[in-house]
Amino acid sequence: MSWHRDTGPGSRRGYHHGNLREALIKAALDLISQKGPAGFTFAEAARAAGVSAAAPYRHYRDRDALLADVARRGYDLFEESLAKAWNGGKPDVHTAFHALGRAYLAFAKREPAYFAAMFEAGLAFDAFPDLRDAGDRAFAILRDACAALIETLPSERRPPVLMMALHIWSLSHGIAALFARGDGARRAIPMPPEDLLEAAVLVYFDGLGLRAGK
Amino acid sequence: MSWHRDTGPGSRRGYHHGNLREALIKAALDLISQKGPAGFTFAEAARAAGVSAAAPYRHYRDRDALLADVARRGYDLFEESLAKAWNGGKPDVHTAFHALGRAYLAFAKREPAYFAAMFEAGLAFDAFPDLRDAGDRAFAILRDACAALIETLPSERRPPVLMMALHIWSLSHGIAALFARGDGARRAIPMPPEDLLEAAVLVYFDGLGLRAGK
DNA sequence: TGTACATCAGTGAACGCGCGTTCACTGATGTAC
DNA sequence: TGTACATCAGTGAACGCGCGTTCACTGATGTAC
Repeated sequence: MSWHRDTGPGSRRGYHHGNLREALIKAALDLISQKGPAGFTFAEAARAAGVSAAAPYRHYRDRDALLADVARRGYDLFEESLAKAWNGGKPDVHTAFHALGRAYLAFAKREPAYFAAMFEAGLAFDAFPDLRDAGDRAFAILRDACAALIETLPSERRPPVLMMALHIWSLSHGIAALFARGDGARRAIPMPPEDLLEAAVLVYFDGLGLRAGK
Repeated sequence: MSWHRDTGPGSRRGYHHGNLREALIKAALDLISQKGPAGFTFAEAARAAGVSAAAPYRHYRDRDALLADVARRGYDLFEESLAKAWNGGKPDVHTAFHALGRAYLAFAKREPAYFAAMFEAGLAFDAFPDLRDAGDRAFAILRDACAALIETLPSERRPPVLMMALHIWSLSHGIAALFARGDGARRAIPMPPEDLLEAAVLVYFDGLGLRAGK
């Protein structure tokens, strides 16, 4: 039990919030979940955080800056999820690769608010360089995984790593955005999106001559 | 030259607009282009159409109804583009199929506002059944094209049509949404998205044993 | 250990603004006879 | 062909509301000595 800076529910907080940045992020995610990236306002986020409407200006220049920070953190979490699923290619590269694909879909399903902020909020990368960098780091996991798979091929039949990584990213992203997302824009299909992705990857691998060598 | 109901620029229009529905759609598209689906308001669309703020209520229940109508028309145009590219499988199914893929990307590039309204406006399909139907009609073009390709395979090696169509849709959509879109959210890659898609489709076809039989 | 001071991170009142929506109205159009 | 009338598709004024933003302020915290 803590005496100072009690942050539990129902606790008295003093004049200073103590963790307003995090509270704003959380509020933004809740609002995006409920109403999409369009339907969240600076003022409402402040209210949800239990703070005056002027307080967020101590932390963010404006609404878009907060939205971009949400997206950046989303990319960081995304990278973490992907890295954990890939797990350095263990126990073997094919198993790990399919886990990576499932992790992509699981993120879209589990975190539709982050997903929308990252991919559908219309944030221009040019205005938020951090965002592009964070996105690139997440993509790097996927690219490294492709590189590891490609290394199992004889050198004369190796496709370009970047091409393969972009193919897998596009495929995963398409399935995630259309069929796996955890919000009202999901389209219903008569099979689990995870199975759809796995089947597509297997066909694609066959096309590359990349069989799980069992 | 027409004397009545002159709709050309600079023409005098009377008390009645004559074509407000279309004008509102056009205004909405312009605003979505500039600021994304989030940044368009009923009032601003009315202003752009040169009409009082109350006028749109004669045609649409609210902002979302207008947005949904934009999306529906987008699906109709999309269907038309895809059907034209596929062209009934002429001159041959492989050529026509790649034209179909390019048409998907071309739509995302040429009509980012429609694309955003259709796929990223967060409209729930349950609230707008017309939208789902229009989307299904567009998808049907792609499914029929896949069916035609599958028929070129010996019957014992034919994949399920729906699965293949969903794979191709996901792949095309992923590339369109990430790399081919015509707005600020496009990610830069060192190759034309059309080439990326064509390469992916060829690998996928190889995986199915579907070679362009030349 | 205490005190003075700088800095930080909030408050709350105020403002202008544009949006969504309603309302009684009115000009334009179409149609019955 | 003309007239009366119903309907349609606009107007414009009005309203309440919440947002974004600024401002002088103040309570809390950290630190130098």
